[in-house]
Amino acid sequence: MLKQERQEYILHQLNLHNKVLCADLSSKMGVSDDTVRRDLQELSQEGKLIKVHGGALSKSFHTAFDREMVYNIEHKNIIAKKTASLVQNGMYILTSGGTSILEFAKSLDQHLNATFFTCSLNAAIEFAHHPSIEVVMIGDKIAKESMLATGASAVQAIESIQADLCIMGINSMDTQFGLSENDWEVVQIKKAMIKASKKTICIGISEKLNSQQKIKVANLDEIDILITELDPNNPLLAPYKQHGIIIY
Amino acid sequence: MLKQERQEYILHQLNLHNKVLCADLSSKMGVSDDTVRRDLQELSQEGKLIKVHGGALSKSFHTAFDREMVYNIEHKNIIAKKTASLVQNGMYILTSGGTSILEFAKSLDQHLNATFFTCSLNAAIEFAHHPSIEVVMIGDKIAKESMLATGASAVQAIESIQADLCIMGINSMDTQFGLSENDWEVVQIKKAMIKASKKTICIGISEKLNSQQKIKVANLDEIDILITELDPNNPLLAPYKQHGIIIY
DNA sequence: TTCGTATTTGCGGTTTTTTGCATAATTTGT
DNA sequence: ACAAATTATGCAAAAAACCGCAAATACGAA
Repeated sequence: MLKQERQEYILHQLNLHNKVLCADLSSKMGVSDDTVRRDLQELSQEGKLIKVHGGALSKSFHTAFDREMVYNIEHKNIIAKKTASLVQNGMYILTSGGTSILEFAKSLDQHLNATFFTCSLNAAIEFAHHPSIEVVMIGDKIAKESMLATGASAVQAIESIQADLCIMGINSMDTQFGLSENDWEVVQIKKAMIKASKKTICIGISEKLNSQQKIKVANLDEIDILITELDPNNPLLAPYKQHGIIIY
Repeated sequence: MLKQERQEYILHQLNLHNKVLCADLSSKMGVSDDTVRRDLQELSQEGKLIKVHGGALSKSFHTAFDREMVYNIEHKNIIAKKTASLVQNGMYILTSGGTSILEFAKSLDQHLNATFFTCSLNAAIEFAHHPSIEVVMIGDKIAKESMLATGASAVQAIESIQADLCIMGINSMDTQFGLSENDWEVVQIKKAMIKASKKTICIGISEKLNSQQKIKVANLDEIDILITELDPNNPLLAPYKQHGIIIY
């Protein structure tokens, strides 16, 4: 077994199990413990894993989240405020989940009098913290990665609503494919939400723009408003403006 | 299990329960008490937890030191463990909300394979943290005080379920009036849940016993099992035993 | 090809780390 | 203050890491 082969195998195992043991690896790959150790050492120096006594741990689990999170929070705050300015008393609003939506929920006026429908557990909790907001949770089987209720029953429930606004977190968006996602169940929910609303607002940090994922949620012409942390005149947003989307 | 793995597990448990016991950890992780102690010592030196006789406390929790809180949490932990022992793989379980239920959710075995239905946003989130548990959120209008979905649609959804178990947090219970609550909407939900389950388990700290509130949820004969922090032979529980309720 | 060089790998011996156990000391609840 | 539980300490065995070296292998140039 070649060195590169071994190292790829190690990283693969690490992705699968978040942990590898020296002894396991050496017997599986038919090389000595020393060789495995040397491989781990190299990979560790390249920052691809965390070497510990007896094996190695996946890096993603321990570090990944915090730093990037904090960085983006400022952007999400800008987005939240812009979005909140579009909401008016008495509105019926459908929302998806995601961190942008959560920030939006937090920054809503305490005296706002609106009704929010959502499939997201976390979003429902945030909305419910506001004294005068009415919250309707749309229930169904919970998708663990997104903490979203998904399934036929949820789609049906959404179909029975006629909302003024749909506020949707962006995962990926570009001018060709439109709005896209990777999770089939979530896509069904989002499609239903857009259909059930008079206007659709997409919100998300600009990083999400000009990228696409596997499954289409909506064409650009189904989207009315796009909100990012950028200034509306930023050239990055121009192509979307040309598709008739209003930028805030 | 690797050292770092253990330590991450300990911190994780600490986030969940705000408290860990040496003995618990050593048996869960399959190592000796000494090893756990050494881990705790290291983590304590790194300032990641507060080591105390018998285990360790979460650092955040120690700052907000509320005597009564701590007592109740311990009681709820006892209740949670007793309750968890009644849950078996493959079961369909309806649960209400409340802090007792949340503690119960946290203390479930990571490998448990069951389906939980709940109207409580917080409970749904806790259940969803377990990798092999399936969670179905029953949606409807959210009652803010309890973070519970209530309403006709939720009741209907519950009526379409035939569950093995209903695990219900107690608000008030006495031998005359049975199980009672103050919120009409919540009562409707609880009644529906009891009706939709083969067995009903009531859980709560003993303070809730021998008190009553305005609206009846169920008579004692509709309740199969009662779980409190007390020993099953405690005289306080005798009258309930006489009504044919099994005490754990 | 063939040679020389550089890299990689395995092995023996040594050192370090980790872990569990026995025993003594300490803490806790009653 | 006493019994039970928890912790500290020293120690020993096992596992893992380290070190140096030599054999094996790869690679490029003559």
